[in-house]
This record gives sequence, structure tokens and C-alpha cells, in this order.
Amino acid sequence: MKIGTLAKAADSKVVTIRYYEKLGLLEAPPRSLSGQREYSAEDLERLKFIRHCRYHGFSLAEVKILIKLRKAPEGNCAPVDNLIDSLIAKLETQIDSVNRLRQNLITLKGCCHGGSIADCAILKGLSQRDSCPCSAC
Amino acid sequence: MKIGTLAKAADSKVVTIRYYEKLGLLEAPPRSLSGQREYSAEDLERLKFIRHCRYHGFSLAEVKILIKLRKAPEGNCAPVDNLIDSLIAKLETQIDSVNRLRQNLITLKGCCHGGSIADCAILKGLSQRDSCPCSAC
DNA sequence: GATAACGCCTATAGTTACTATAGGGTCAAG
DNA sequence: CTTGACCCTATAGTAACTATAGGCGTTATC
Repeated sequence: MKIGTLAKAADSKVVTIRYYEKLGLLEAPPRSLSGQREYSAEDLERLKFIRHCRYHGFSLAEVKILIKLRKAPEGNCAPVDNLIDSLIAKLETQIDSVNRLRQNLITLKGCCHGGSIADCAILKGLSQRDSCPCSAC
Repeated sequence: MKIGTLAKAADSKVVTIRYYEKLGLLEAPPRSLSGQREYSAEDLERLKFIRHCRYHGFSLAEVKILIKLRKAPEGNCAPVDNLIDSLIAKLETQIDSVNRLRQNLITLKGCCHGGSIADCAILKGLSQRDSCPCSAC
């Protein structure tokens, strides 16, 4: 199949596929006489794998590792497990820090009583840490 | 003060300060005869404002708007309020999606019973949506 | 006065995961 | 035979910096 068909089948984009090829995530497929890429069903499976990993939050670097692991079916799956664990840990850190940000902003917003810029408590709070009403500042 | 002193005082980095100048977030300060930047206390306050906004999750584009607002002290502070609101909304969306990711990964991980790559349930789940145990897939 | 260590300067490229654009060739239908 | 949809490459842009190279300025010590 051609690249456009592949893109639709994997819910991806043509440019993204070429990008993955450049990064070495997808193998360069054979070309037609006029130079157009010709993909197989296997290529489609691989692209779906990549997209699905991305959907789950893996980075392309991590996907590259997962692809390599898949190629050695006799190996132990502990590395896959570890990758998942580290990703979960990363996400949890992220959740914490975004939650903290949100709380800080809500505190800041609570200081606003709708006046002029000159006495805007939010801007004052944003000016420096020691004038910020956030508990975290 | 020179750029290094400014950086330390605002808990920033020298390169970051020059970067902010290039973006127009900080004004280009006067230079010494040999071409070195000379900053005032006002510059320090402004840099602290920027850094503190960043700490609260505002983008540099948003910081630029906030700086402009600060310069018109007679204006109403409603735009500041709106900026905070939209940032809070953005963060809430982000929290939801990261939480979802985390749940998906935990589900995936729960399928692993420590075997070989060949029958790794995680890799199978990652291969395609229709083989994924995630409720979201 | 020489030298070393540090600070400052500019300009460019790298990071992540794409997206957008320019400028051109290919293919199938009417 | 031409129109429109598709394909190609190469380059630049996104966010917010960080890193690097290569070269001056400044200051302290010997």
C-alpha cells in the first residue's frame, strides 16, 4: 500500500510516517519505479504499535527500545515491565506538580477582588515569591 | 550589576537572561565600554516577575501579556483573571489526561506475569488497540 | 608585568515530536 | 489533455531553554 493508505489505516499522518522513517522507527520500505514508498501489512502493524505506544505516553526513545525488545522473543519481559514502571513514576511526579500548580493558581485567584491593575493582588503575588500568597512560594 | 549577579539574584541562568532579552521579555540594558550588560534593580524585579510566572506555569507568551498589563496600572484587572482561569482550565485538562494515561498503564502492567517477551501481555496490549486490555482503548 | 581562573560576548545547533511550507513530480479519471 | 488528488524532498517553525565553540574582559596572585 502507499503512504496515504498506511496513514489512514494507522490513524496517523503521512508526514509523521516519513518522520518515523527518518528517525529509524520504521524501516525504509521498497519504492516503486517512480520513487513512491510501498508498504506491507507488517509495516502497518509496526506503525500501529508505535502509535499505540505514543497513545500510552511512551516517548519515541522508549518506543525504540520496545521495538528492539519485541525483536528478541526469547528474552525476558522484565525490561518492558521496568519501562512501564518508570513511565508510571514519571506520570505520578507530573500529576503532583500539575496539581500543585493548579492549587497555587486557585489561591492566587482567590486574592482577586476585581479592581484595577494598580492594586491587583494577583499581579502583586506574581511579582516575587515573598509577596505571593501561595503556601508553596 | 552584571549578568551573572543578576542571574544569581533571580535564581536564573545567564543564558536564560540573554534568551529572554532576545525574545523581548527583558529590555536590552545599557552596556559597559567593553560591551558587557549592566542591569538595574528594576531589571531584577522584572526578571523575578518572569521567573515567578514561569514557576506558576504561565507560558512566556502569557508572561509577555502580563508584563504589558502591568505597564497600564489604570486598567481593569479582569484580563489577568481570565488568564488565570484559562491556565487553571488547561491544567485540569492535563491532569485528567495524565491520570488516564497512568490508569491505562497500571491496567497494562497488571497483565504481566513475568515471562518471556514472546508471551508478554504488555507488548501484546501495546501492539494494537483491539488487543489492549485498557478500558480506554 | 605575566599568568591563570573566571566571567562575559556572539552565534549556532541540539532537545521533543511533530507540523507547515515551498516547489516539484506522479497517477487515474473524465 | 488536463484536472485534482496524491506523492517526493528539503527546510523551517513550534516551546523554552541548554550546550557548545571560539573569542575577549576582568581580577587576583605571584
